[in-house]
Amino acid sequence: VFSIAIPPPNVTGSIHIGHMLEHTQIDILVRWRRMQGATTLWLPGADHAGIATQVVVERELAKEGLKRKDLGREEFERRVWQWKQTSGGRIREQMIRLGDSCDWTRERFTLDPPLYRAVLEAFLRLYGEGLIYRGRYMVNWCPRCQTALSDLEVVHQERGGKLWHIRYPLAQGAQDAQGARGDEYVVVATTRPETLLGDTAVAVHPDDERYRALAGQILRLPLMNREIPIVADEFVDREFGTGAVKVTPAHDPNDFELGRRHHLPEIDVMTDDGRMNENAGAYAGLGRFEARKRIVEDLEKQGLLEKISDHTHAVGVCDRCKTDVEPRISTQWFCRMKPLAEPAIRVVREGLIPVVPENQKKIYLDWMENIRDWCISRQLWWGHRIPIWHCADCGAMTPARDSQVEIVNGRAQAASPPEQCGQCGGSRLTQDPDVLDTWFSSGLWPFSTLGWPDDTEDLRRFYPTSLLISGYDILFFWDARMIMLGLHLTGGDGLAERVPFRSLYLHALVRDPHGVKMSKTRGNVVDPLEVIEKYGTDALRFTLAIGAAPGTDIALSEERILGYRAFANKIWNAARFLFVNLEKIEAAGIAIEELAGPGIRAAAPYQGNGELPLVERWMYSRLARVAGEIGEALETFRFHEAAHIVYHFFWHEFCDWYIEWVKPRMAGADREEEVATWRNLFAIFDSALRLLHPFMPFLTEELWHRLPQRAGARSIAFEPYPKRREEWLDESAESHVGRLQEIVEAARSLRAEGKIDPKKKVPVDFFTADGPLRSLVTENQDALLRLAGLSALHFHDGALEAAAGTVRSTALFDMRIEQEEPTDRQAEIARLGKQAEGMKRDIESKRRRLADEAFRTRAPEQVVSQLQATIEQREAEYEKLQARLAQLEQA
RNA sequence: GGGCGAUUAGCUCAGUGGUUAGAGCGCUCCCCUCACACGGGAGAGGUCCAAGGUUCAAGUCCUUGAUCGCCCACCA
Repeated sequence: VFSIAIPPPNVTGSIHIGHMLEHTQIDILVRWRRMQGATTLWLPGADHAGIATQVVVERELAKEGLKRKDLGREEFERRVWQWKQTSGGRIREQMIRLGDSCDWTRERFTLDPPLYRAVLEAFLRLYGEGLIYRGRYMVNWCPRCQTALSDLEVVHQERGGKLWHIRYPLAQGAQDAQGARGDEYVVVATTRPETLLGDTAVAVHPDDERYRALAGQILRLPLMNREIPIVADEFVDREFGTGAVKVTPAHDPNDFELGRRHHLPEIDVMTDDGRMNENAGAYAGLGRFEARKRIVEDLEKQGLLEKISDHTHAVGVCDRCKTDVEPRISTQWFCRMKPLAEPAIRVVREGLIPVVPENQKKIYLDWMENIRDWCISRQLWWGHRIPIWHCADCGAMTPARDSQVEIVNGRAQAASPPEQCGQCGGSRLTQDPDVLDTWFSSGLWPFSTLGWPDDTEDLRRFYPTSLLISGYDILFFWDARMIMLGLHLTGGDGLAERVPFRSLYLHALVRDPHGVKMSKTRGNVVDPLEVIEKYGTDALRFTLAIGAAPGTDIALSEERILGYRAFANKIWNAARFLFVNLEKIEAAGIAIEELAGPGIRAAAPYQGNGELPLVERWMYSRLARVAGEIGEALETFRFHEAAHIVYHFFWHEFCDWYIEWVKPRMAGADREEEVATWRNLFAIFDSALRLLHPFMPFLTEELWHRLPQRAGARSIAFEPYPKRREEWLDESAESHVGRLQEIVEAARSLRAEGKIDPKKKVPVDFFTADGPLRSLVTENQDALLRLAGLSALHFHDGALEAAAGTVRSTALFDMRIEQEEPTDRQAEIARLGKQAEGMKRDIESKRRRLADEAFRTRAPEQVVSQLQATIEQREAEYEKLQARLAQLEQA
């Protein structure tokens, strides 16, 4: 079984290039596993994406001049559903265009009734266990979205700001106890003067000499005329600012803690939408930034502004709408994290969930170990409503009786509200208005989609899922929460049975050609559908796959995609070549089934008369080896390596060498040899298509259907993936073909150097003392002459004789083309001289290493002997080079 | 303030201590040879950021530094 749950895209969004990368990788693995015979499940679906969606719809409404509150909750939700219908369908269409081979019968949406039920079940269980609680604490508040946010939804932006130094006068009667400076006021420094209105103390460090006399004294808060104490607290950093801090417990997380330690009043001076409220005195009604301005002006007028200095600091903004977040005291729902984190740390630390790339493991563990409680309530309308009822009489909270869900007006809601207050028995109950953080339901995704909390067949078969592939940017948001919630909620016996996925692969991000992050504001986003229109899905998939080295982001350029479109084209043309020639054979009375039928392909290889020819032995050996290498690469998520291997195999081995090599045997040879050649060609071609299929599903599917298939065969996607067949491995064939390739390349190189007319076939002299090489060449002379464009190859024993012509030498042989017109002698001398020089340096350094006693005794014997052999070989080459240079210089 | 990553050919990037460090694109030269010019063939191009160190052996491991990028973070 190989199962994978899709990282659900936001339902109101569309598939972007990052999804495309993710889907390509998932799909490659799913198709590959399927072809290996696994029962595969790639479960598709979408996320309701609470804030993100609500922000999008609110923007739409704004175009009509409407706010969500104008519509009311029900009508607003109806609008969002409308939106969801259209864009959800679009995502599905896009995924089909990408070739995603998911199981559409199991498509899920986080707001589907069964998934809402899972959310209720999870909430009620955690609530019952005391892991979910409600309380009044400092939270991150987005004044635009008007909801609380979790810590993760706040992103920090470095900003150059100001530090205002403000004088807080000592109250009457406190002036006797002046500080070391003898001032009548204490100066505090702040980046947010508007919070002054809610100050309820000033804090100093208990050991700070400057303020020792002042601790416990009273100050008069400027503008508000309120008396506030000076408290001593070790939290204060004596080095920063003036060493005295204004304390605003209702608008700063540190001040909140400090305030609770010192039992200070908490005065909230703002409204939900970020304006000053009635506690702000004269400033009530002003926006917070306007208030800041006015307050600074007023302080200045009153001579209370000592100075303004520049100060760079990180400002928290809402991840979704980029509005400055306001730390604020608010009654919210929280999920206790420490008990959930503990097993989640264990499964990763102990390798029960391996993390790739490995450095992400440390990042995960660091975060988990310092985890803080999770604010899970949102003051939104789009999401899963919290299944808790509040009693109007006594204020107590009563949960839903169970997690059942019913559908009312087409929407899911809790079916079992409490009948009466659990505390006082009252019946005036209202459901909590808040909804849950989107990531709460996402955290249940791997099992909620399979039917949890019911003990379904799907759940038993597919859970734990095999793998999670996600971007590293949502490691904390999503991956970590799935691990915590999966371990806590699902029912397996051990941790290994409860993990939501058995391994975690974090893919890179796609960037523009210059490595810059894509964003709408930069205008450098790439629309996958546009690229697909232009270059084809397969080309884009291949580009993404071959660029996807674990841990490195991908710079996506059109040129690159163009290159892989060329590859797709190459495959197409290779196929065309086979099929066009096949027609000729068919005309001669051989049926295609005889050459390319499924049974025929399966029984490969084929020998013609006698033994399997060398090049076929080589090709099958390469095929087996490459299949093995691709498998190993995919096992370890090295998509780039797998793609590179298959690319090289198809283009440079199958097309450039194999097809070219056997061309003459495809027609005109004797019948038996011809048939064998064709059968081998098709068998290899078919295997190559199967190797390529996970990467390029469309092209391979199309071509595969042009081969004869057994009755009922539906798709290449269900054919077996080629394996490393040990019986095909043939090292001697590989090294022999390697030798012949060297000779062909040497000859071609000679021709190019000698500027020989490409159409003209020329004879060469071939010098070698190596008997086996000579017979290898003799046995393969026809192919060799043809591939190298030679008319004849004349053997000579031993070393090259001094003679004119263009020469190419290796340790094993020398090759010479006779030339009437001598080549540019000076250029040749320069070229060879340079080559000789490099070679000399290399030989010297190797000799030195070999002479080193430490090396000879400590390095493995194999390395030593290998080095010795290399030196000998290189020396032989070097001598030849020198001899050749001498010849040239004499001439 | 903590942490992570990167720095290798003109560009974008691979490289799992051990031959002469690779790929794609780009570049140069030749070729429209009957599958493919989105092609074929032949080439040029690299002090692997710097300095130390470990090792018989370092692009690869360690330390320090430089530059760039990212993540996390309640110092006003």
